[in-house]
Amino acid sequence: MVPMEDKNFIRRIIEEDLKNNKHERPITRFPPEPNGLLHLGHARAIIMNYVLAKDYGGKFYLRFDDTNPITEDTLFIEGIKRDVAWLGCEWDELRYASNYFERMYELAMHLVRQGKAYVDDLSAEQIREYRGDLKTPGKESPYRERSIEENIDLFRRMRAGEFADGEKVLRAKIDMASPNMNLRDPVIYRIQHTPHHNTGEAWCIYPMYDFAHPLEDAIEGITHSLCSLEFENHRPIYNWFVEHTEVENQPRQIEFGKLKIADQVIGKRNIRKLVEAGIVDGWDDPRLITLSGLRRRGVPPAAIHDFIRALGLPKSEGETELSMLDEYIRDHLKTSARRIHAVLDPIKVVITNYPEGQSETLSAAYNRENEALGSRELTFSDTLYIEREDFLEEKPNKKWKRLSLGLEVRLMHAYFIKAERVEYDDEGRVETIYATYDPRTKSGSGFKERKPNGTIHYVDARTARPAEFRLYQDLMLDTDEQRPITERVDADSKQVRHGFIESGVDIQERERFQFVRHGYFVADDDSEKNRPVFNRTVALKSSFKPKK
RNA sequence: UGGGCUAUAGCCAAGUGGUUAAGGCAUCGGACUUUGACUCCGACACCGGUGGUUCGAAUCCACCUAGCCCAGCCA
Repeated sequence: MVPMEDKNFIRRIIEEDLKNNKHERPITRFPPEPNGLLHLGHARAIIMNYVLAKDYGGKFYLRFDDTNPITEDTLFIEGIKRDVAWLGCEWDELRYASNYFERMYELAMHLVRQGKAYVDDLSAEQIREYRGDLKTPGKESPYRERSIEENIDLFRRMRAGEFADGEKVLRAKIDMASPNMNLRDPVIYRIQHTPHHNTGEAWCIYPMYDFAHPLEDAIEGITHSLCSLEFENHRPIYNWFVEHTEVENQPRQIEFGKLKIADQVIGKRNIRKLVEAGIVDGWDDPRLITLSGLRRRGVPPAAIHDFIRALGLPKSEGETELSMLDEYIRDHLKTSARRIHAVLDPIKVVITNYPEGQSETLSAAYNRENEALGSRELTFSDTLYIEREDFLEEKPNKKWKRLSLGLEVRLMHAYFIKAERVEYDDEGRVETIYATYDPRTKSGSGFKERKPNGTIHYVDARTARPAEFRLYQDLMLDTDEQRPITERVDADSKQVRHGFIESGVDIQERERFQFVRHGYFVADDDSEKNRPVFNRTVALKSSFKPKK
């Protein structure tokens, strides 16, 4: 699975612009509002902005669009920075829209002086009524024709804090009859006596998105301002402000389709409900596709890059299945992760013909596909653990490639063993399997006289390390948006197993492993010295279809 | 007839008048296998519909259908 070069229409636009010397190099930006956490959907905007700039020798900025003090929080700023950095999209500059408040005010005043903006005394409700609706044109505000002098004076006094919240707004004078609702004299400044995380008490008026965004882009010299499709209707205003404020740079807004992932909980409100209901373990729960959740799940950022690039940058909006990401994750971990033995649900095996109390070590490569990862010593003794699901007293069908009574399997990297009899516990469950091993079948010996009924993995019970395994399944049960989120979710989507991993493997912080025959796992921060905890990142693919 | 946009397989997506209509995911076969993994081989599209232009249309035109976005002093 080789990720192809992404072809997309924006790439073509940039190449065209460079060819025509419209720009020396592209400058792009990712402009989040610090009012929430980032999820996989944002990864498209982050990575594409980054890649498109970097591929053409340009620059990429991270800019916080912090123009609304009542919804924003510095906590999110740190979270967003961490997530963008985790994706490896190193920003050339970190910017804040709020650093341009003074300049924006001047530009608004410029509009006022040109007679292109006016102070409106209408209430919010009145403005809504005057705006008309989708099919009827709006009416002009009675304050629309105030003199320029009066507007200048009023706007100054708005800034000076002479008015209460909502008492007045500054509006662009465009066209109340426009079929594009956004052009019906959009509000560009509102009064908000709220301290700002960055500017503190310096301002009581704050610019609106439609006004602020194009100017932020222009001030920073952004060449290609990428945003999602819902802003297509805003492009005319974007251009209107760029033109009429007469800013030096003329950024170009280009819209692309948002990345949506099928069957995932993504809304802030919904996630909060699940967190509060205790169904998930926080915003970084591995079942969530928040970037922090993906990180905790062990997803390599490079896999997200490949996934995003493979999807390209379309103008259509669909829902991508997460299985596609899973495949990129496996692809990255396939050769990079050490592959070791873990038994998640152990059952004891006693080797009756192995010298009691004795043990031996067997050398095993960490990853046959990547010798650079080296090898380790596995121990073998008369008492082992194998996976409970790898044993069935009677072979159920001829496809069964695991252990059964009277059958012989290979223990990976060790010997063939043959199950002879079992002992049950009080509940009738198999407690111990008694087996014999054949010393001639030692791994690497080239023994060919018999074919085992499959290969399974094991750990040596005498040396195995206890470990906790957290297995995650799809959180979402159904996508009926009418029903409350807490009912649409699988409360059992997280399963915790207590088992063992082989001894002697040094586990680095957040290291990713392949647990042979199970899948890819990452060491969780909850790990303790004597009890590592692993999250399953993604299971191995399997063509095994149990039939009943 | 408010305006803007989108439509290629179960999912994503190339394709910009001449191709057997890329590729990935998923699925289904098969080979190989000390991971039922990996790898390898094979299968899998009447391009939303209908007409038209053209020697030739997924690509151009017309009409139609379906879906998305817009009536925050949110972004």
